[in-house]
Amino acid sequence: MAAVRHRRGDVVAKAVEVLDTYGLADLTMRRLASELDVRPSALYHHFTNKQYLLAAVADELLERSLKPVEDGPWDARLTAAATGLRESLLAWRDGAELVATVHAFGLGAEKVDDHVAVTLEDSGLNEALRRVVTRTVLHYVFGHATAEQTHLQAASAGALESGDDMSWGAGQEFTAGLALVVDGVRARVSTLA
Amino acid sequence: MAAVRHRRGDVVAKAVEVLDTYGLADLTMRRLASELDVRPSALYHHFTNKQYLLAAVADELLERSLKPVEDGPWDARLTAAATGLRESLLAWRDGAELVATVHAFGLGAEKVDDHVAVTLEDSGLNEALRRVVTRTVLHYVFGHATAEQTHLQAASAGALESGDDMSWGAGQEFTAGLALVVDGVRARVSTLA
DNA sequence: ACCTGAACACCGTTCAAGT
DNA sequence: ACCTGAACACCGTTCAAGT
Repeated sequence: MAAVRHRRGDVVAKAVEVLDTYGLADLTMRRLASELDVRPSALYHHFTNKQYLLAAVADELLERSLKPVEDGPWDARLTAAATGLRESLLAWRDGAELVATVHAFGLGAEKVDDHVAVTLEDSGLNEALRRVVTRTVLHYVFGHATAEQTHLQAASAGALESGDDMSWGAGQEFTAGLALVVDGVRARVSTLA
Repeated sequence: MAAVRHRRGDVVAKAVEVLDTYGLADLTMRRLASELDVRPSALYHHFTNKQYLLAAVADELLERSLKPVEDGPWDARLTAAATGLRESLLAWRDGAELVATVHAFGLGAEKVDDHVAVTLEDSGLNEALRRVVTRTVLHYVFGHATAEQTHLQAASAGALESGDDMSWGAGQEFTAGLALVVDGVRARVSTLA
């Protein structure tokens, strides 16, 4: 049969397409292979296993959608970093779950750490504290976005019980919780002044 | 063959055992069935699908390990609730991931909301804010515990690169990040006085 | 460098039928 | 009430071999 012949980048691009169209559960090696008109085993020429493929997909999503944070005071930048990351994750079907998993596994998505960490550079906090803040914010963003996206998909498929949707809207909920964390950071920064 | 005949509770108990011994990836319907000396299809008499089984397992874990928070000022209680939840999740193999997933899907683990929420009852915060705080703390605990547990299993299996382990220890990291959030809450409570 | 063919060892779920 | 038997439609991964 006509050997289609792809490069690693083609495979990642198609994987992003499959993810965004059909969801993470349908992003299987076999499904991806068939979309590329190739046998499943061919994928193992490009990636040692599925985890590495997913890591590459997560990195690609972030590369495409995560914008650098603009200048300003540290608290505005920290808030913008968290908000921008959330929007970036929500921009892709199952983006939050994918990036959070890859990040937790330590195979990719390392750029999100920097994305948040750089906003604290002129906060006056020491490095250990900056790391704690960075991780706390990341856990919050990942947790909130994953729950939001999971909840949405659970509602769209299957029984969508209204009344369970927060009267606020998830965006305002997110902002309010984030402000809580930023205030906690501010309490530490102000003791340095 | 000798029909073994189990009740729903037996199935859940065995599932907890399989989870804690072999991990979430090995908690399959087929594996569980074989441990119970039963055909896979028999499980569908007790649970409509795997999601519901997992929800029951998550509830069972929490039932067995999550202790109520002792009396005291609201901030000490909030801290204790979060710390107790973290310890409860870490007490079981893949406990954090399982409970977080079930919770996000809304099929179980609802008791964790109350576990945290009750500590805020005499904080003076209004209900909307108490909900924000509760969710923020839950996201933080789930995120931190899942990352910690995933990282541990990634390190135990496969390449364990040292130097990547935080110089603090995960417990102190957790405590420091939690204090951040609690300080953020305190900033709101103090404006009420 | 990239792919096929064929296999291995698995999954979740359904459903008619048995006791 | 609880289980079997048999099937359906899938998984990830390996590996020798082809071009």
